[in-house]
Amino acid sequence: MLSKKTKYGIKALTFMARSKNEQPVQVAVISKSENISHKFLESILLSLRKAGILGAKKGKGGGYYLLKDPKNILMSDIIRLLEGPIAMVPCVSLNFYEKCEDCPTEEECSVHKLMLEVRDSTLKVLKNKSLQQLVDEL
Amino acid sequence: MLSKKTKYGIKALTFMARSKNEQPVQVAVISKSENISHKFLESILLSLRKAGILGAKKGKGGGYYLLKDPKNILMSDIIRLLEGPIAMVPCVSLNFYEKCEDCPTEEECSVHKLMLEVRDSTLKVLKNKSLQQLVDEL
DNA sequence: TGTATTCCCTACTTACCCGATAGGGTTTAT
DNA sequence: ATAAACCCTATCGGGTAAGTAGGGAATACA
Repeated sequence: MLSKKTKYGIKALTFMARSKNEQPVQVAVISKSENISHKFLESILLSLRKAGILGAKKGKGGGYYLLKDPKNILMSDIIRLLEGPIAMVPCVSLNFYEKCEDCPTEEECSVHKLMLEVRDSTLKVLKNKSLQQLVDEL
Repeated sequence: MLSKKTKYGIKALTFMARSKNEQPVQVAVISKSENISHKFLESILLSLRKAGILGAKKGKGGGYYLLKDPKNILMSDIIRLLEGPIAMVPCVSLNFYEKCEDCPTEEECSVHKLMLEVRDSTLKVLKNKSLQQLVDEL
C-alpha cells in the first residue's frame, strides 16, 4: 500500500510541474489546492529538497521549485525516495536488499522468484514514467 | 511490502503442492521445514481452509491438503485472500475499491493514473502464475 | 473406552510506524 | 522592523503486523 507521504509527494510534484511559471510555489498553495495537511506536506517537500529534487527559497515570495526538467524526474526515483523499496519483499530489492531470515537459500524460495517477476514488471512501468508524462496525461 | 502472513501462506502452499502424496500435511511439518512459527502458520492455513483453498482432517494422521489442482490456484487469488488488495492505492483496486478523501475526481489525479498502470502490470504477472508453476520453477 | 494427535477458535500482547500536530527557529523581501 | 515563508525537532495517537497463550473439539487407534 502506497503511503500518504508518497501519494502527497507525487501530487505536489505534479502540481509544481504544471504551474510552469518558473516561480517558487508555496507549501500553503499546494496544501490548499490538493487538500493536504500543511505541516505534513511541509515535511515531505523538505525531504524532496534534501534529496535534490526540489530547491527552496525562503522569505516572502519564496517557496519550492523543481530543480530538474520534469522529463528527467522518474517515478521510480521519487517512489524509492519517499516510499522506500519498490519490491514487495526485501530479498528482491535492488536498492534496499535484505536477506530473509527464514530462507536457507533464495533459489529454493517460491516467493522470491514470484516477487522478482512482480518487481520487474512494476519497475518497467515506473522507470518509464516521468513527471512530465504524468502532467501530459492529465 | 508483502506481509509475513502472505509470504508464509505461499510457502506453505508450495510445500503442500510439492508433496504429492495426496496425504494431509501437518502444520508442524511445514512449520519446521520452512522455519515458520507453528501457531502463526496454523492461523494462516485456517484462513486458507475457510476460503476453500485447503481441506483439513483432524486427529492422528490428519493435516491440511489442497482442495484444487495446483494448476487452478492462481497467485492473484491467494494474495488477495491473505494480503488484501493488489493495488497500491484503494482508488484503483478492483476488489477493494475505496474513494480517496482528498481527490475531487479521480480523472484529475496523477497518482491514480500511475497506480492504475502499476496495478495492471502486477496483475498480469499474478493472474498468469499458478501454484503449479511456482513448484515447477523451483 | 481412553489417550494421543491434530486442527479449531478466541483473546491478548508487543512493537512498530504512519499520519499528523506542536512549537518554535531562520532567512528574506519590502 | 515586520511579515512571509521555509527549516527543524519532538511528540503523540491510533492502527496493524506478528506472534503468543490457552484451551476446545474431532479423530484414529490401541
